[in-house]
Amino acid sequence: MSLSKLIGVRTDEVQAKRERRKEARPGELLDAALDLFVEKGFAATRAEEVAARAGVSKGTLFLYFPSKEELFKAVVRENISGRFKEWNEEFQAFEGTTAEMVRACMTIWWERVGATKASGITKLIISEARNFPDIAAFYQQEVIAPGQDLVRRILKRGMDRGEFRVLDLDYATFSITAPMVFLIMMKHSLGACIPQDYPLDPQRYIASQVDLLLDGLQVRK
Amino acid sequence: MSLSKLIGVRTDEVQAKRERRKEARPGELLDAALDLFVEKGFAATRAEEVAARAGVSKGTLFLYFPSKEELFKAVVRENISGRFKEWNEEFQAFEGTTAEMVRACMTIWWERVGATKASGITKLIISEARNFPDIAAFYQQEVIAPGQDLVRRILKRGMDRGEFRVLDLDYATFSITAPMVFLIMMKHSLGACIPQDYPLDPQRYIASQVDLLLDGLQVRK
Amino acid sequence: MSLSKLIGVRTDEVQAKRERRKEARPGELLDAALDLFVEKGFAATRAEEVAARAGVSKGTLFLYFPSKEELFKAVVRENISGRFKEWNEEFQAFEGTTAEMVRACMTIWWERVGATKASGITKLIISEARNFPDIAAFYQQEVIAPGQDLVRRILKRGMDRGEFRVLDLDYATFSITAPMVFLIMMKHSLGACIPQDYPLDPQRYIASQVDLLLDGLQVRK
Amino acid sequence: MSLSKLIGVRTDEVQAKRERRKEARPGELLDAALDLFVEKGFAATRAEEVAARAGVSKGTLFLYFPSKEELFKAVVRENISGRFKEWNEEFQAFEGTTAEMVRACMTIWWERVGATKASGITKLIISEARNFPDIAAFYQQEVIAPGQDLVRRILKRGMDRGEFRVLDLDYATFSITAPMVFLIMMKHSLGACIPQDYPLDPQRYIASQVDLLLDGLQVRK
DNA sequence: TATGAATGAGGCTTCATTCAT
DNA sequence: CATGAATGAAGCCTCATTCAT
Repeated sequence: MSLSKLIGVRTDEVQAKRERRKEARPGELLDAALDLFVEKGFAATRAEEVAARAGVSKGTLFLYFPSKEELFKAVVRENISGRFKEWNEEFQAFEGTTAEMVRACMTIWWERVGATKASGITKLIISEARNFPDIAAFYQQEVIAPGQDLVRRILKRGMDRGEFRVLDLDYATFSITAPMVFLIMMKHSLGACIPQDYPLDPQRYIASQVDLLLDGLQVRK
Repeated sequence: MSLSKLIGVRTDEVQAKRERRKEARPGELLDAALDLFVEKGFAATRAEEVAARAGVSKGTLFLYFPSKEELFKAVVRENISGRFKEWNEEFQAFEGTTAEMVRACMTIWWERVGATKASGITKLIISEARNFPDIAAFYQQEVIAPGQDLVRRILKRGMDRGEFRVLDLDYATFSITAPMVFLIMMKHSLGACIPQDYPLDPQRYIASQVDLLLDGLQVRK
Repeated sequence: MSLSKLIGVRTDEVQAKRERRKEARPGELLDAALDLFVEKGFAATRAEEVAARAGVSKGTLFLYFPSKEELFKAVVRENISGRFKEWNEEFQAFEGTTAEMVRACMTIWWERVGATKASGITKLIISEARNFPDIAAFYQQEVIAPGQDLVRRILKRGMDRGEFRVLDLDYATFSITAPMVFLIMMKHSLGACIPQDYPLDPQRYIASQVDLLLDGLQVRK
Repeated sequence: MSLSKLIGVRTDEVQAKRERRKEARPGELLDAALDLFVEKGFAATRAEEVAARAGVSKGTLFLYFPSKEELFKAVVRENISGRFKEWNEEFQAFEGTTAEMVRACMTIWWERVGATKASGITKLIISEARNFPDIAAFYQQEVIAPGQDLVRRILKRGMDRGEFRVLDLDYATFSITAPMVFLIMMKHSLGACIPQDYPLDPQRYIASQVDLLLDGLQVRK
């Protein structure tokens, strides 16, 4: 193997690495920022700390995001993947009972969103909404509304198939979304800072919620 | 007998008046601070703004509270009412069905807490918990645990009286508390900054929650 | 004399001093800023340095001027006293020949403006005009145009009285203003940093300018 | 004979081409830098902008100039033409009256310097002199002094030939140079940023200046 | 007790300069 | 030679806190 080839390979590798880093930079910064914003809130998170956690210097952060606020917005956008279409299709193809769908919906949501770092976004937005009304509106349109729609469609299926009672769909959806949002909020607030005093097992929590949601508190006569 | 007491009536009156003013000041400051902390979060709230809203000068704020952090803690302490004993008694004396109790519990809670400014405390603590772990622990002990207990007792009554099914009491309580916390969070975040995009009528919300909670989604066979 | 009187006096004095300082603050800051802006330009002048020269801390500067740019604008406004009206009246009442008026105009201008710190403003604006177009426009309207008008009126008087030749008034005014502006520019640039290499005696300079301006270079036949 | 010379023609050619490019780069950078320094001043001009305007990357700028300050000095050095010897000769050979010489002097100066980009140097140096005293001294020696000398020689010719009055030569020179410097300053400051408010036709300006300079304001008896 | 002027540590952001490729 | 990603010192500005009155 020729020297040039060797040099070439080395250069290629290093260059690749460099380019990978360059490409990866924004992602690394967004990851670090998500962690810190969720942990401390927007104002209490220092730009330098985000940079440090991403392994770069203060200046580099501003090479990719023109301001801390833009970084915040990018973090939100980055973590709001419109996976609702995909989920819609999954549920469209679902063959079981609607009760099973509801259980699946909440369980899968926990696995794919609730348990992941992305769930921090919800906590973040609810906490900071009033300081970032445009972000809040954006989130409402991109996440909440589609989420409500998806849930609404499930409930409607239940009604249409005679499985569920006649429901006030506009508000019944909250019976599914509220427990999930609550779980996330707790996970990222009390659950994160005083776990010993606030034990909350997600699986058991969701099981209990689904169970009561489907059959209610009262005994069936 | 204290020295001040010995000095006589006139002094007492003056002192009383002085103390009344002195006592009033912190209250006005705490009110103003609660509003602003709820609205903007701890970090984004400026001490000067709190003072201005309370109608005093910046210096006066620090006369009553040695630091912004102490002000925050005082706000929380002041607004955490231990009204659970009183409520306990109310529910102890309750004569109707447990289903009625659940409905009453959530309705009354909304009237007495959810709809008032005090509800901001919950939002505040959940948002800032990780920056104030001791506050979080304090709140857990003073509010959350007693609240869960109260709810738990209601659910247990239902079980004991054969009205409710056999429940996992540790988690079933969340089916009552989670919807209430969710409502508060929304009221103070999205509901406050984008009301047009996020319509949420508390009465209808609670009605729907109670209804589903008691009877479940599924039709009764 | 009673103690309270003594205390009163002392308090009065200190208070007076304090208030004098409070009132004087902006003036002291503007003075310091004028010096530094003239000496180093806008960008190279550090806010902290201005504060230090005025004997206050960095923060105090921003108590009186919301930004460095506003400080700059205030410096300009502060030093542009519209003394043109007063001068106009002086010249209206002038009884001598118009040649004497021209000489008086330039001499008095030097004494009242050119020789003072205020002349630095002209240097400042000409140097920074392109970075502050609004300031430039403001200065044009407030200072330059009225100045040209005043000079124009003098020249017209000379023409009307048959003392001066027929002149292109729009441009002849520059024969009076240009030498003055030049003198200021030099005083605050080369004259300030290399005085030994650039000796320029203002009196002799003005005398020479007036002399030539009135009679021209060429011998009279 | 140098090594490069010994290597042969081909190398020479390549080297020449390389050097031509190498030589050209700094020129483009200096041009861009002159424009920007004149327009915004030294401090407000960003290295990256200079590079961008010259069509190279930021790094390349620092390949040719070790620092922004050195770039500034190079800009000045590059644009200070010592064309006075040449002009001296032109004027030595001049055959007309000295009045014609004065007119020619100012007209030609405008064409060859005032109207060109090179005039920016004067504005630049006067604006930045106090931040670059060595540059100021350099400019004084290389440009101002020779310029004054040239003008002085013209005036002396007028005196010697009995065309001009007896003059204070040290200061009479300013009657020629001041209007030119003034014109340049205005062109690059107010004239550049508020042209609509500050109309100044160079030709007419110079004509007026020369006219008055030669014959004075006053009517000849 | 109340004021509000003053402080200065600390955070965001810019940009000249470096250096690996 | 040329690039442009990365750096970090330095500057503007904010705001909790102090203190003389």
